[in-house]
Order: sequence, then C-alpha cells, then structure tokens
Amino acid sequence: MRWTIDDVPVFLAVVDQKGVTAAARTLGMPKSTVSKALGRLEEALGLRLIERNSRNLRITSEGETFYRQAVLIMEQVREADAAMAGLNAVPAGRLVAALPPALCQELVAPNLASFRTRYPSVELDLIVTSHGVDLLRDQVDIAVVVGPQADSDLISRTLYSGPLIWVASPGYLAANPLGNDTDDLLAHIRICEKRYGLARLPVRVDGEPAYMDLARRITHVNDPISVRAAVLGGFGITLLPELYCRGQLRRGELTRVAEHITLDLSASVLSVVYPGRRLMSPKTRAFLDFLDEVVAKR
Amino acid sequence: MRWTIDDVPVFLAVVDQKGVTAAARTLGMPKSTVSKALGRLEEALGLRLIERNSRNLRITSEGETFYRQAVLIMEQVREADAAMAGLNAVPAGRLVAALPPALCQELVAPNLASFRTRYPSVELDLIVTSHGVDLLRDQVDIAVVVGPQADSDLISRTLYSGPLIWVASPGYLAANPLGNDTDDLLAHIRICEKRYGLARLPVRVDGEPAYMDLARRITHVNDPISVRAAVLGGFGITLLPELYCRGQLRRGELTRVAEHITLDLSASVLSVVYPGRRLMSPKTRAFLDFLDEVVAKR
DNA sequence: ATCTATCGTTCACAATTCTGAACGAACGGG
DNA sequence: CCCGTTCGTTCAGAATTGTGAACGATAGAT
Repeated sequence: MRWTIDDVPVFLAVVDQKGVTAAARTLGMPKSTVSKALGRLEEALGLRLIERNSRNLRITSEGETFYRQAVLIMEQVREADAAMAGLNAVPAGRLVAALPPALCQELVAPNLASFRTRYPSVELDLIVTSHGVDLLRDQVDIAVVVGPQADSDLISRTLYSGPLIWVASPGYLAANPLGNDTDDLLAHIRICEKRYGLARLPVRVDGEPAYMDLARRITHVNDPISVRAAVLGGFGITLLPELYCRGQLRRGELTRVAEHITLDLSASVLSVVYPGRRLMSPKTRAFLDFLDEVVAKR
Repeated sequence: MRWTIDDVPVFLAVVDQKGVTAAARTLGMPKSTVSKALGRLEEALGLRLIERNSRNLRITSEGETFYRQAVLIMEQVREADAAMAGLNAVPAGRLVAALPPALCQELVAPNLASFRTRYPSVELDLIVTSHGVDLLRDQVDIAVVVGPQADSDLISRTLYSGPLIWVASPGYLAANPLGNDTDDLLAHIRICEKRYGLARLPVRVDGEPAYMDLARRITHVNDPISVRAAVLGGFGITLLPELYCRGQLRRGELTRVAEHITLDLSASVLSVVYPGRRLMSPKTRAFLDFLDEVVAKR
C-alpha cells in the first residue's frame, strides 16, 4: 500500500464540495495543495477517481467505490479523535501509583473517597512499596519515594519536606525522666526510621551543627508507622516526621521532647517521580494535585 | 483534529514490535523517522502514548485506548486498499459508453454476449447517440464519435477508417441500368449518410481528384443503417462504409457498383474518445480492446 | 566497577511537500 | 463572437519532513 491516508479527507472534500477550489476553502488549504493531494492519491491507487477539467468534474465508478471506503475510514478516525479528546479533557482511565506504606496508610488511603468523588472516571492502582521503583519496568505512572531523587529524564520534585520531631509516649516519660543534653536523649532512643539510622546523623543543637549516632544499638525500620507504634507502646523516644504524628500529638498520645535538637527539613523529604511534565495526562495531573493536598492537610 | 493519520501505522508498529528500532525494521524506514512520527503523534494528541527510555518502553493507558482505535482505522484502510487493488487488477464496475447507433446495432450489440463472458464484472451502460458527447458533462467514460476529433486533454484516436463503397440492390440495378460516368452515377443517388451530403464531396475518379455534389435533391440521414435499409428497398445507389455492408454483400442483398470512383479512407473515420491513457482503469482498457476487435472482425 | 552493544533521541543537512503566482481552459453575459 | 471571471493545473521557491550520524542512556557480561 503506497497511498497517503492523509489524502483521504482531501478526496472526500473534493467530492462533497464538487470541486477543488470549494474543497480547498472548506479544508482551509490552498487549492494547489488540494490538486496535488488528489493527483497523488490517484497516482498511488493507479486509478482515476475523479474526471475533471477546469469547469466540471465527475466521480468515476472507481471513485465511488473508494468514496464509500473513505467515508468509513474517516468515521473511524473521528471516533479515535473524540476518544482521545475525551481523555485529554477529563481525568479518566487507570493510574498506577507506587507509594510508601506510611504515606498510603496515613494520608492517601483515608482520602481516597474524596478523590473518587472528584474524579469518578479515574481508576487507581496503588502499589505500596518501600523499595525503589522503576516507572518503566514496573509499569507505574507515578511513584512517591523516600528521600531526594537524582535528576533524570523523569521529573521528580519534592512532595513533602517538613519538620522532624522527637516524640515519646507520656507514660514512658513519666517513668523515665529526660535530661537536657544530647547524650541523655540518645540514651532513650530505642528505635528509629531506617533512613535516620546513621552513625553521623547531622543535627543542630541550639542552632549549632552537631552529629548524633543513631546507628548502633537502635532498631531500624523502614516504616515510620511501625516506629510510631513502638513508641506509642513505650519503646523510648524516637525521631519522626511531624507529618505522621499530628493526630497523636493532638490527642496527647505522643509528646514532643528535645525541641532544641533539630534536623534539616530535607531529611524528611518525600519525592514524587513521574514522566516529563510535557504531555501529562489529566489523570496524572489530578493525582499529583491530590497528593499535594493530602500532604498539606493539617 | 491535528494529528497525522499516516503516523497511526507507525504507532501500531512500535507497540506491536515493542520498540522503535524493531518497528523501523518492520516498516522499512529509519528509526529516526519512527521516533519522529511517534513524537509528532503524541504532541498532536497532547498525550503520552508510550513511556520509554533507551531500553524499555510501555504503553500508557491512553496509548491502549488509542491502540484499539488505531487497529480499527487500519483495518478500514486495508479494506479500502484491497477493494481498490481489486479494481485495478480485474476489469470491474460500471462503464458508460456513448456509441453511434450504427456501430452499436451492427457491431457492438451483436457481440455483447462475448464481452460479458470475458468480463463478467463489467456492467455496461451504452448510450446510443448521434450527437456529440461531452465526457464530463454527460458522465460518460468512453465515446465513439463520427469523424475525426480535435486534439484536447482527452485522448482520441481512430477506431475505424476504412473503405467507402457504392452499393445498390440487384433488383434496382436490373430495372435501372447504370452507365459508366460520374454523372450517371449521380443520377441514381437518392439518399446518403449526412456526413457525405456535401456540395463538393472529394472523390477520385480512376485515381484523379474530382468532386461530387451530394447536397441537393438527395435525402440525408445521420444513420448509415437507415440509408442501407432504404437502398435495400430499391431506393437507388448510395455510398456506405464497407463496415456496414459485409453481410449484405456476402448474401447478395447488395451489389457493389462504380468501383472506379473512390473516397479517402479518412472520410469514414470513427473516433474513440476517452480520458488520458494514464490511470486508465482495466475496464476502460477492456472495452477499448473489445471495440478494436469488433471493428476489425470480418 | 567497567566495558561493550544496542537503544531512542536529536541535530544538521538532504529530500520532499507545500503553496503563491501564473497559465490555459471553460463558461456565461453582452 | 468577444470579453471577463473563475476553475484546475503546474512551476519554482519556500517550508516542512525525512533521515544519517552522533550522542547519551541502559543493560548485560565480565
């Protein structure tokens, strides 16, 4: 097959409008372009579709046969165009998102009803994972990952970057009075999130740079919710993103301590990774906005 | 709609072959062309159809939606291509031919069974007419016209150019002996075909150029068969294309006379007119060949 | 960790298509 | 019959697309 499918609507227009000039007007293109396209189609098919001179034209019987086929082709093309226009206008279709467990359990899952209400045509596939995600290999549209993300073809940006706070249960504190120096704090840390379990965790003590060793003799878990559950059960003091402690703090289930020892906001960063901003589908945009909202929610 | 339909098979190939390079091989085009076409389609649709890096690709859900539509489009395109290829391979379809009555009655009609046997898929529409034909305005594929045809965009060529002969019925001749000079011949002419009814019809008498006046006192008819019928009925001597007298001469119903007075072959010319030889449909070619055959038949 | 092979993309030039202008043809009005 | 208008086609230059070569990225083997 050697004919140009894009010449089909040109041919249809010439027949429908009964002339090259009228077809050109309808199509919004020069008549020399129409003449050329029609001639090219006839040459490629090896058949005259339209007999014509400078004043008259008539469709040949071959032209009639092709006309019937051409109408069906363009109907199909319009259907495809409408379907894609629909996808481009309203968020719809399946979206696969890989999320860390904590983010999913604490912030995303509790708000899914709201997302569904707002975007009834988006079908979410959530993958809770704590290891890295390859969008291509794992067939994922969006991924939220713990920590900053290296530059790549994929877009990544900070979804969350907020305060880390030291917390303990009131019961633990009543039974284990806390002194004021860093060593005393360190003595009470039994468990922490894996990403803070460093031999030299950079901190600020009263604004001064310092390091804390959370590597040895401390349980490390790559799930802040598990860390929180342990501390709620009296397992010492720990460092947690304020993001995951709001409710417990409000209800008095956890208490902030050692507020003079702080960490950089970037230490708690969650990154969201997705394909380039260009050609972003509406559903992807919608889910990104949704993530921004649930993270910002107080 | 601003996407290029010709990019659709490229997209389908990339998905089916799972890669730009493999698709390029299948399509027989450079991979940069494939990459460009795919990117152009995505840009025009405003949606990513395929997520990809240098080693992996996966179709997006938008891509899946478009894929389903694209498959239907290309099915339709293939159907159209097959229909047109069929038309280009085997003579088929309606053919409208305008023919002079004599040619049609005497040569074409008696042989139509043979034509149909040979080309069962060609549907003939024969228009018997004795006036000029405009292929475009009269919606005619081929026309046979009496006399030569002026040059034009249409192709015309001589279909028939043969001897004109003087004939009379034996009964008439028995009752009206014919002398040998031209004036005597002239005295016996009562009727002739309109195109020979000239005041100065160029003839050759024993090879010498001369003129005969067939304009006055002679009945003119633009149908050689009517002229023949009259002469068969004893209405004098007339001039007829040998083409239309073969059977009658063979059966002794007509007799040749004045064989020393001849006319130029071109005087009896029948021209066939049809659109340019380029892009001639098989059915047109078939009918032209058929006309050549019936005219050459003895 | 390094190297090699292969992929998809991009750039700059080659190739092709688009199109404005001009032309010949056709048709209707005077 | 002549003239003016409009049509479809064609040409030459403008514009766009195609594509070979080069590049950065990826993945598998060592």
